[in-house]
Amino acid sequence: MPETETADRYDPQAIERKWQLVWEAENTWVVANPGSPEFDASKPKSYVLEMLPYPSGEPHVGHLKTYSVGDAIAHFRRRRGFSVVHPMGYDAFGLPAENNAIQTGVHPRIATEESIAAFREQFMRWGISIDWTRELGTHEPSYYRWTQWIFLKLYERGLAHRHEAPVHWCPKDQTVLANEQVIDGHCERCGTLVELRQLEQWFFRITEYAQQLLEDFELLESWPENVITMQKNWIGRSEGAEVVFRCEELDLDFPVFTTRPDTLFGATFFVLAPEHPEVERLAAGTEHDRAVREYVNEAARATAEERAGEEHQKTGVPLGREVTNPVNGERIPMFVADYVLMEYGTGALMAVPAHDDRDYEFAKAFDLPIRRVIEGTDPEDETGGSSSTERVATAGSTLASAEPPRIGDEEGLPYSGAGPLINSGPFDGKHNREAYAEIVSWLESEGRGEPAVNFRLRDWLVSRQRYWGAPIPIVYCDECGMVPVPEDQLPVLLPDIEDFAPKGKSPLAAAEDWVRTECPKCGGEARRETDTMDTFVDSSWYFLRYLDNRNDEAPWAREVVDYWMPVDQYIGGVEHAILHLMYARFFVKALHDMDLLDAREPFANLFTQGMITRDGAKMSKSRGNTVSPAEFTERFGADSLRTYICFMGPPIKGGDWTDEGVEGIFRFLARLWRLGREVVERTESSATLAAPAGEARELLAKTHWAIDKVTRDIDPRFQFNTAISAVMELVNETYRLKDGLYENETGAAVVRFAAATAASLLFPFAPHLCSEVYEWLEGKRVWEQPWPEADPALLERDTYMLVVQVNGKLRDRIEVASDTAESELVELAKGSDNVQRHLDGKAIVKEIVVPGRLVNLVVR
RNA sequence: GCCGGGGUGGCCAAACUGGUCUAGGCAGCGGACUUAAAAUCCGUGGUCCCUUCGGGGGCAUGUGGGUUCGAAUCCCACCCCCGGCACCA
Repeated sequence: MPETETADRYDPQAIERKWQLVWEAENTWVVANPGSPEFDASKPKSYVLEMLPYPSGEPHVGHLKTYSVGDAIAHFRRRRGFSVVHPMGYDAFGLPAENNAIQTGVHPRIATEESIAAFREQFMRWGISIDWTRELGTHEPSYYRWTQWIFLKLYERGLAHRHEAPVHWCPKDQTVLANEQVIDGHCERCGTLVELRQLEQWFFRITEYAQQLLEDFELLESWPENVITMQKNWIGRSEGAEVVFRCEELDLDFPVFTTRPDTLFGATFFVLAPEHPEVERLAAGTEHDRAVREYVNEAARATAEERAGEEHQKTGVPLGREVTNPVNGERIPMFVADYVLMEYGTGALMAVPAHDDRDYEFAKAFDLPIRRVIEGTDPEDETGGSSSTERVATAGSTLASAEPPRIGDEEGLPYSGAGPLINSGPFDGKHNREAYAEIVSWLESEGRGEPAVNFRLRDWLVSRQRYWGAPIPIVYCDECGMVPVPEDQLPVLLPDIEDFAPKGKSPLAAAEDWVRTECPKCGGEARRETDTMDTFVDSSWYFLRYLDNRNDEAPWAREVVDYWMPVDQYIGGVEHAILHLMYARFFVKALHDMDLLDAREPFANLFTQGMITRDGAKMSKSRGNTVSPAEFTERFGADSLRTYICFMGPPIKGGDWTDEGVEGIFRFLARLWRLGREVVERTESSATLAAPAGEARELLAKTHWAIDKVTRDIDPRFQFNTAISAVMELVNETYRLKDGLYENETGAAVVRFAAATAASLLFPFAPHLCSEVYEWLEGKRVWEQPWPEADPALLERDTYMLVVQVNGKLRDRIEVASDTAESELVELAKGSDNVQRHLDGKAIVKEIVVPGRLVNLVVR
């Protein structure tokens, strides 16, 4: 046997190497798919998955946390009788590798594959229980072939389409970005201020699924509430009506979306976004023509930031035209103003200054009429037209404040509450909630409007003018137009090029030989699409490919995917709450609707971990406060590192890294190691656990307490920190009692059982050391043993500490038998000297007895 | 501004359904072992006051109120920190 048998101190490097070799040689974590001869149908399945890493340099502490948490769950589930699939791969396409290539001239594939090797090496070194036969990289042709295949399926279904639209352009990265990748007007990756450009691009119609993406939260088992809320807000569903205002002079109809059709009679002006396509035509030939042009140009130049600036100063110019309000035939003036967004609704709105803050501000600034159409003073009275998202937002804030807020003036305007209508013709006197429906059906019957739902969600822009991504499998032919690449010609391989620098178009455009191709339809000359796909496309289906990664007939076998999906536990950072998680949900829904899989949601349970900081700040190279997991693994071993990460605090929260903390865990693991050594020497493995009493029973009870505590803390709660604390308590208790127990056979057996159980319970966090210690004590492989079960009889205590309070203050503690009757508890409480002192001369007015806990005597 | 999550010893934190506030760890302090140190093992850890040294009492979970026999936990108001969204009609 290896040298670890004779080592005189805990040597993590030797132990970890030993067990990693065992797992590798025996393919311990490999699981077979249904249909294969090794498939084990006797166990229930569990798909445990951590978000796949983007390989850049070496793994950092965030990765260590994700995989430590995920691996603990995977180990725990295996030992609870599940057949666990736990794969790993790399999200290998992407900008950092490409930017590096621009600087160094080294092909991104080289740097990426070096990094993948470093990641793999570290994951092995951490001893994560991965089924490596399922490994994949999204940059491999055998993977992106199927990314392209899915693109074509979406295209066939009309879910991928190309059209011109104003899109976000990052001038630094020289590519377009999806809405989700723009944070406060800045590029998510590099932080550069983005620009708007009018371009023809590929989009996925995620908006088709907006409603389902909202409704299907119901299908999930357990997702963090905040992630669901973030997605709901992002999707931003609003209910209301579309109402058509008509410009008679130019014979133009202007539909608007409103959530408040009940306030239609209060519309006193009409506003278009500066980008609205009709603006130029409207102003042409009027005295305002020039001013409008200037304003529009100014707005185009201004950044999103400037437009939404804190001052909220309302600006705009009149158009010199009027539209007719369909409900009362009134002609109201038109304006252009940048507080109206082209991206939302129709890019035009009816302004109701009396009942909308923004319209009110604008009206004040331009001295426009303000007409109140709803009476009332209670701002909290819910209006009939509030959207579902607004309801989410205001729930819980139903305090009845005495004074309505007076943002505007003495009349309490703008007023956003409910009440009876006034100045509303035939609807006067009706409550606005009632009028809402009537006005909408009236509009409908007149053909001037209809009920409508609006979403904030935009279609997903997937084209990127970059090299290092999956080519979009489309060909342009002068004769046939846009032609999808036939399935049997996939993958469209990424050609090798020399110059990766973006020039406003994809670097692929320079690969002339590659671009020039044959039209699959007519055989004539054609050109390839030179844009590549957003890397979020790659990561939207990788969890399906893991399940059948070697299939070269299809992206996956239906039987296999339907067996394993959905992912039972998904683990990753909360920073993916919107982007990745929503895109993956969309993909699974679209694939489901194409009858390619059963699942409707990819991830049944989601766990989002908090971020680890150091010195209270986010780790970054520029700050110089990064932690190198590789370095700490060298110093303390993977077990210490992984256990420390899980012990810092609840994994859902962040935590501040300290080197001393890792050392503390290392000391604890060494303590368990020494306990194991000592117990092996001092006890016989054959000893039986026969009816222990006294301290032996005490230790046995503590052991069962720890089993119970660790079990409950791991699974439903993800409270790994308290689970580990419980094992520490067990180890401490064993140290305290062991010397008195070695003497007799039963005592020795209990000590041995306690030590083995500590190793067994800590195994999900420190798998190598625990395999070692458990093998010494039990001669078995701990991962093959079922998770221990607590004996309920041993969880019951014979006696407990009765707390005695007088007027709710602690006055004594008395050890009593667990089955003591209530009346006797009171007598015992009254018998306490210290209690007597506090009762002194006073009358007991009440006796509160909580059996198993306390007695409280209320005196006066 | 809105939404979500937080605020407990010197620090990370525990406290499940309202029932002993501070489990476990880090740092500190004391002791044992040692020529000494490291390592290890044991002990001690909110604060103030009284003590015949056995102990006893007051105050303590961001602040101020409330409900309750009893509140870190429930309710109300406020302060601070973190994350997200933000002219969405």
